[in-house]
Amino acid sequence: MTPARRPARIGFLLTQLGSLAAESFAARARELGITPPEAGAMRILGRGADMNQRELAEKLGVAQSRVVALVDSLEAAGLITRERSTTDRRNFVLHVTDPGRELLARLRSAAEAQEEELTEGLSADDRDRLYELLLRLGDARGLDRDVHPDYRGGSAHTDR
Amino acid sequence: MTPARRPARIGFLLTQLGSLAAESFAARARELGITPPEAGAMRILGRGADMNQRELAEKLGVAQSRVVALVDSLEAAGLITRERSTTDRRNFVLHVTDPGRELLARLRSAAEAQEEELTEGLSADDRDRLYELLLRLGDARGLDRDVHPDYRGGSAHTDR
DNA sequence: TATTGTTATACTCTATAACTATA
DNA sequence: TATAGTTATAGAGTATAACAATA
Repeated sequence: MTPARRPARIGFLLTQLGSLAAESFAARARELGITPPEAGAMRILGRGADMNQRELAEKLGVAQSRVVALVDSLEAAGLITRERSTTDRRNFVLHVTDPGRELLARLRSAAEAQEEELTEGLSADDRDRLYELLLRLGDARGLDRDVHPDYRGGSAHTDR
Repeated sequence: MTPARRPARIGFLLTQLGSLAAESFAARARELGITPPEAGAMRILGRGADMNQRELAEKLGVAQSRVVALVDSLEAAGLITRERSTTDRRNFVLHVTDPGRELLARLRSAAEAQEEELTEGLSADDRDRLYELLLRLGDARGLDRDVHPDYRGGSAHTDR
């Protein structure tokens, strides 16, 4: 005899809360003048290793052609530089500028503010517990990509 | 003096895991021949209260014009009927058919299979704890919509 | 006039494939 | 020939606004 069961809703809640989290982050990024995909590109470039556009495309998990527009606007905003490699003139070397580093710092602050807002109702212990559980879920999925892909989870679930 | 702090990553993890959950649900729904938005519409209609397209649009949080195509394909698939109201001939009354109910049952099974897969690495107690924490997060956000909206969380975060 | 549903149109995001320039 | 980057094109998904039928 099976015990009374909790409804299968973790997937649903993750989808819903993930949507909210992504939206709220997008709103904060917008205030800083950039889009979420641009923020993702900045963080990868901000790690320090200069890279070309093909490598960036690979890390972001998007098409190379997509990176062109992304890099165009980051360069126009003065957040990165794009210089021809001296050793292989087919490559552009992407490099974060000082204003770019300032933006990255503001993005980190935005993430902290979001975290605070998101977990407002939870105690410090609850937050730690939640963090740990989510981390285990992520690890089990091998979720270690630099930037998660877009998704179109849409009206996947209902009921509540 | 502030204690060593956990990185602000709950928002990031929710975004990433939410994306995975939405994707895996979409894949399962696809096997059943429907899209996530269609599944959302079916669940709302499946609650039993017959409604018209405007009401469905409101519950789904999408434009009325969007519902036209949605309802077109659900009707073509034989999952719902669409009959003119006898009292106000401007309205269509949407109603789930028997095959539609069968599909809903399969969707529920799919959600359970997904839940099992998603929480594979967690003990039953951990799953209950996670469920409870996510529920509190959702309640605090007033997240009680029938179907969550699409989102474009994109490359919002990176680092891990 | 107001409302339900429909169609026409446009916009956003992104990928695929053809193209240019270097190697 | 092969590769980095670019451009042209197309497709998905959705909203806004104009429109038709009914109230």
